Amino acid sequence: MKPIEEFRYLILAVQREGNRLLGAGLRPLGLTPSQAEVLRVLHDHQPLTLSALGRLLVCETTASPSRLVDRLVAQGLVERTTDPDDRRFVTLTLTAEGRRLEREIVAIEDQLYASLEELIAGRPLEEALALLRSVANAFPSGEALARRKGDTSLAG
Amino acid sequence: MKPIEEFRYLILAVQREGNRLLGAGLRPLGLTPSQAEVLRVLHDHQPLTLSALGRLLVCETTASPSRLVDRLVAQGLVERTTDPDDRRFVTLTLTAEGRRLEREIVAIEDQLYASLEELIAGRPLEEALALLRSVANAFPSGEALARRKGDTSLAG
DNA sequence: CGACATTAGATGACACGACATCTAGTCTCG
DNA sequence: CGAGACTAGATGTCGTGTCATCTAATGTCG
Repeated sequence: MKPIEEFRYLILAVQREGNRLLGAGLRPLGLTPSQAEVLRVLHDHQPLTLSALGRLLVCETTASPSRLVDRLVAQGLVERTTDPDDRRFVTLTLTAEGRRLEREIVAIEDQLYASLEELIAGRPLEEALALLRSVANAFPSGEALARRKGDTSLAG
Repeated sequence: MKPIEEFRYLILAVQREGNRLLGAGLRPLGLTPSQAEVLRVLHDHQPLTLSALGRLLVCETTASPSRLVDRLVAQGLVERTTDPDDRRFVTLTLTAEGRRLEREIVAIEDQLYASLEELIAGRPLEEALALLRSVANAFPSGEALARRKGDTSLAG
């Protein structure tokens, strides 16, 4: 097996298993990993339109995340209002309950990160990050991540 | 953003975009990346039962890949026969058409790998592989990959 | 032999993720 | 103003991926 082939399957395996772990952690909240990402991004960047949200998400690279947001609205975590100035646009903000769950998500993610760091066990992370960045930045979802890293002006 | 958090999202971004690229390459064959993985594994390890196949797949970690195989059977690429000695077991083998498509898949994957290597642009891969392995090997799908790497006895 | 556990696989339900298409609001320009 | 282009978002479809449950075949043990 070629190294680059092993690379592809390792990426797949790590993504899958990490997602399963996170999904298990989030289940008590009634949230999926994708929904949690939306709440995190909204917390740091709200208010956002649907397409602006899409540009900041790593999941859901192509279309606008209408249906992902649908379920959060149905659960009362996100408020969706039509922009009165241009009624094509939708404005998304967290509800009080959404803000509350966002804080719980942070705690659950931190547990996942602790588990991951234990598995990595002191191996240097920076080289791997540089390599992954060089691949990811060639694509929209990688750019989304770079955008989120760079802009913390509305965070906290 | 913590390094380990960036790590998680980079993994997600790379996996997604890689999958999209591969999906686009496979579309002319009428196959998805998961279906292609099944054909590759069957080519190297057939005959396999459904659960033995599942243990070698990186995609589909939990249950047995019944429905994934269903579509390949429907497309005439895989033959599914009931084991006469123990009728709970199903034996999977490639059809002639399945073997033909498997060779095309290899060519398409090689194109993907060439693109990836171009993006990586000479960065050392081995450290990243070691780090990813240390995470993946803690999980079933990582073990599946290790199993496939180690056992090439039936390959070629 | 017969009740019961065990096992392989199938199936139902639900949420994505990707692609394509559709709808509706706005803009452009005659 | 009005036809057509453009844009944001919604929606239909399909194939996963995960969890839970179900069915059917086999093994176990009285």
